[in-house]
Amino acid sequence: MKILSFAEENYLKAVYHLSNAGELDVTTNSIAEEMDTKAASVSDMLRRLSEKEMVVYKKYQGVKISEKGKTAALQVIRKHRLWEVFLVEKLKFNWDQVHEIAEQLEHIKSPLLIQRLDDFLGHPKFDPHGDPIPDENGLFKEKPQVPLAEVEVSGDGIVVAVKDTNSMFLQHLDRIGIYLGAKTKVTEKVEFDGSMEILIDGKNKLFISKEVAENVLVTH
Amino acid sequence: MKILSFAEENYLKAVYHLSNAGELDVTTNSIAEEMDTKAASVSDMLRRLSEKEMVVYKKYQGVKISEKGKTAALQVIRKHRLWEVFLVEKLKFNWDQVHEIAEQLEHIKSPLLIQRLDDFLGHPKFDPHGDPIPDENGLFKEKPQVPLAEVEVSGDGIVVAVKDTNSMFLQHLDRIGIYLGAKTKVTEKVEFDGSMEILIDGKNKLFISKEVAENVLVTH
DNA sequence: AAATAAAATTAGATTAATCTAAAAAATATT
DNA sequence: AATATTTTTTAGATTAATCTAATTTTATTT
Ligand SMILES: [Mn+2]
Ligand SMILES: [Mn+2]
Ligand SMILES: [Mn+2]
Ligand SMILES: [Mn+2]
Repeated sequence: MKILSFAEENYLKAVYHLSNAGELDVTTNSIAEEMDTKAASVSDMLRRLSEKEMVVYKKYQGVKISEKGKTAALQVIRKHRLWEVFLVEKLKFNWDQVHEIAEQLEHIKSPLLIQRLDDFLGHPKFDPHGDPIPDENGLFKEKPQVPLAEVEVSGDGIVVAVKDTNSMFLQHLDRIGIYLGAKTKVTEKVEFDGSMEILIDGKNKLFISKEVAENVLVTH
Repeated sequence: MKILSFAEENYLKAVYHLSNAGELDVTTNSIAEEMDTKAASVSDMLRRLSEKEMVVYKKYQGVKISEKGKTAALQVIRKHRLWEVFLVEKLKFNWDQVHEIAEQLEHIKSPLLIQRLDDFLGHPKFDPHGDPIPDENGLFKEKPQVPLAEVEVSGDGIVVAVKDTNSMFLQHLDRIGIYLGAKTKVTEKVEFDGSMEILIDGKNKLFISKEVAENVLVTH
């Protein structure tokens, strides 16, 4: 199993995420959009990844990630999320500042480094956005979660993750007082625009938009 | 000031080191040897670095690093050494294991990350091999140091750095019990082969070869 | 079932970084 | 001073990763 380039790792990660953990086939255009490149570049890369048996690729039919590719993608994701934990827990970054830096750190090649980092962090199971951290074998357990938007009136839960990890969205959550671990209770739902009223930790009343409700995930 | 590629950063670092902190001119061949590439590749890169005004380059005359280039090189060196401290102090790596990983980490681009890492480590002034860590402005203070080989009989000192940071050499020092901070006293010098007898911490008698004596640096 | 539109691939360029082999310049040796 | 040797640069290829424009394949709509 040869070493992958940064670009190859990034494409594999994109294919993995777009395929819902390797289940579905992924289209060229969706990869191009996700990675902010052109479809022509994607076709080219898919051919190369296919030669390395990281994906199963039939021209005009899209790709599916292979077992080998999934393993590789999960190791990159593991590194990304462990570094995000490091940045927040040890270097005092805010959860909206860590993704870009982790995009760089995830490509550092040293299995021993990641093992030691994992030890140092106390083997965290989730990153600062609530996403699960795969272990050395690529195994992980997702918390059962549902968007706030789907919770009934008077239903309660705990914020366990965010769907969108865009910096602006996370800063907005900070501003209105939503954070991982917060207790939520839906007190009112507005049919018309999908907005809702919720109670945070039993005391703070909040009105949130449909967009927020759809991107905040709570226990279920 | 645009962003430099990994390759450009590595060449700049090599030029800086070979020039004795930017003093001397550096030859194409010496760079090729240091970087384990061919002279043709070096010529090519020097032309590009010259266009970016990182070095002053006259064909067939060698290069000198520019002020701009020195600043860039020192920031990479700062990152390299801070990461080495992190690896040893926080992740429990041995001093012979950190250089290769730091070669990767030194290219991560995020001024804030380095600032926070520096805070987290308590603003160390020296790396695990005794080399000084430049500050944000590229300033640093070298400890006055001299190779053990140049110390007179009965002269004492403290190990402050190693000249060679090769893994094999460092492991050898571990094995014979020489470490940064060790107290040394030269008890005998053998003219013929440059070897010597020393006393570590006033109690361990050691015979060391010329090679070792030349690469262990003590206070002076 | 044709025609049209959309999606994906190929053709051909470009840039960075590398190499080998050939040419040119500088240095050293007779 | 002429010749030989060493050092450095240039010429020409190669590989990875990207792009635009043209072409081909698939999907959708009349
Ligand atoms: Mn992230
Ligand atoms: Mn994350
Ligand atoms: Mn080092
Ligand atoms: Mn060092």
